[in-house]
Amino acid sequence: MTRRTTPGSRLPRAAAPYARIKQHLKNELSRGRWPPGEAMPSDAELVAQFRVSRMTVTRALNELRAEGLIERVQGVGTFAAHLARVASQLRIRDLHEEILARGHRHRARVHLARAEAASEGVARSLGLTVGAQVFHTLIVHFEDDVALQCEDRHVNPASAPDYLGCDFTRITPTQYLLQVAPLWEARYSIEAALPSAREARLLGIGRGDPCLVVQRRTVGNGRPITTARLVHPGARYLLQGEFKP
Amino acid sequence: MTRRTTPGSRLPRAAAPYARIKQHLKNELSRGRWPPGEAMPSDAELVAQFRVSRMTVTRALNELRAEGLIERVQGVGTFAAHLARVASQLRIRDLHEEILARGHRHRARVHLARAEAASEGVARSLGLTVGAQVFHTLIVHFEDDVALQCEDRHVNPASAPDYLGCDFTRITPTQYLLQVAPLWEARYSIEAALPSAREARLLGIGRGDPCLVVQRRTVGNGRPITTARLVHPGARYLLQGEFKP
DNA sequence: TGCCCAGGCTTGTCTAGGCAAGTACAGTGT
DNA sequence: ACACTGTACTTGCCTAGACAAGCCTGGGCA
Repeated sequence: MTRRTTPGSRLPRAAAPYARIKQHLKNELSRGRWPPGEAMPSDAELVAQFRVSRMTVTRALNELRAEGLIERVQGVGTFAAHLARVASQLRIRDLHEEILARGHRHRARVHLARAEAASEGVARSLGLTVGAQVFHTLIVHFEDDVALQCEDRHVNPASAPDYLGCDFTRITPTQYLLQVAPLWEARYSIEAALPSAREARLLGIGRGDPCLVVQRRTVGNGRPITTARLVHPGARYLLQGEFKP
Repeated sequence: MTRRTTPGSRLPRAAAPYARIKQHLKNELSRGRWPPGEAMPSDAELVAQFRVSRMTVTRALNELRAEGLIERVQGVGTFAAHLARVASQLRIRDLHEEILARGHRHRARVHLARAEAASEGVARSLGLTVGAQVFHTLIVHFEDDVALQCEDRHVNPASAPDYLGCDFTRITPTQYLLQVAPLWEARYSIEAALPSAREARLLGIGRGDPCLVVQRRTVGNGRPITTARLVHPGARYLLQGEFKP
């Protein structure tokens, strides 16, 4: 069979068959045909219905599975997914980019940048021995002169030996570390808490003002890279995200 | 060319060629070959290197792109992605499942479940007119008798007419709504804030205790379904997530 | 009755080739 | 100096067919 092209027509563009199949199944799913767990048409049926080769159907279905909308079981069939499992994926943007995207100016003030001996907690989370050398920075980030984040970070010297040589008023530690050691795994936790006395002072808020605290630990190539405690004044900061299949 | 099978060998299983190509490129990327934005091998080069057909290479590369690790531009080439953009995905699990996963018991107390006239704010976020009927529930969720979440929810009657007929001590509103109206888009915001007087009383905490507040708005089939304000005591709740390419 | 096994279904993966469409660049003509 | 054109290279998408491997069921046998 040969490719069916739309000859002289000036239509925007015929959607690719695999995309049409995908969209069709998405529409039917959103209309509630095939409730979660129910069997959907097999590859062979879709091949017959859309008059395409099986590779094309396979591509559409594999992408839907990657998006979490369907499940496929070899030897059994294709099923509508239980959406609850996939219902929430939140994207956290880099603070620097976020400020720039709002059209504002980003400024950083470095309060601390030195090598220290690792305390027990730091040593454990970075996979070092207690007392080993570790880099420690404390930086406050401003959006148009409003303090937005207090970044308390420890870095494994083995992963970024030149970390302290950086000018953190020009590049954020996150950006630098991404260049030096490509990020390969990260764990987050987000909680609401009160700031420490020092954090309250650096951020210019009261000790009773609630803060959003993000703790992040990244590991690359099996070696811990950095841990960070990011404290944001609750009144000035909002994490936003969206989920769209 | 025919398929190369591993005949009688009892090895676990030979990895599929597309998976091997994917893994190889991931490894090289994590080692810092091809810094962000740099050109990577073309399809043709990978075909020659791995002795596979182009479809196989295409599949590997398309999946890497779907994961955000590479970028491809028609007519130009394949490039290592700027990882900062993808650096943070957070998954939020359903509270009920989360509690069960910890091996604890989930209990809900319904403080309010009735139809009301929509206030201005509620009407706007649900796409209704002011004064139109809207369902309102206020439920506190407990993990082994410890209050973990105060859920203040408004529901569009057009999306879930039988919402109030539900027994929310047996099924969470989220689960019910997912059954009735397949979730199709959601927006979140997360912030730290102080609880209202009523929320503090219901959760059994002080008015000065910081809380993690999640606001969620879901839309299905172009029609708003529900908005929810989820208040968690900061001392008892932690959002966790991880990112792994 | 209970067990085993052979079909017949499903999805998983691959091949070898093809045309379409976007880009970059060198060469040509004005 | 500038605009155009052809060519080579890239990714995007597709086909027709094949074999592999997992699952289920019904028929035959002990």
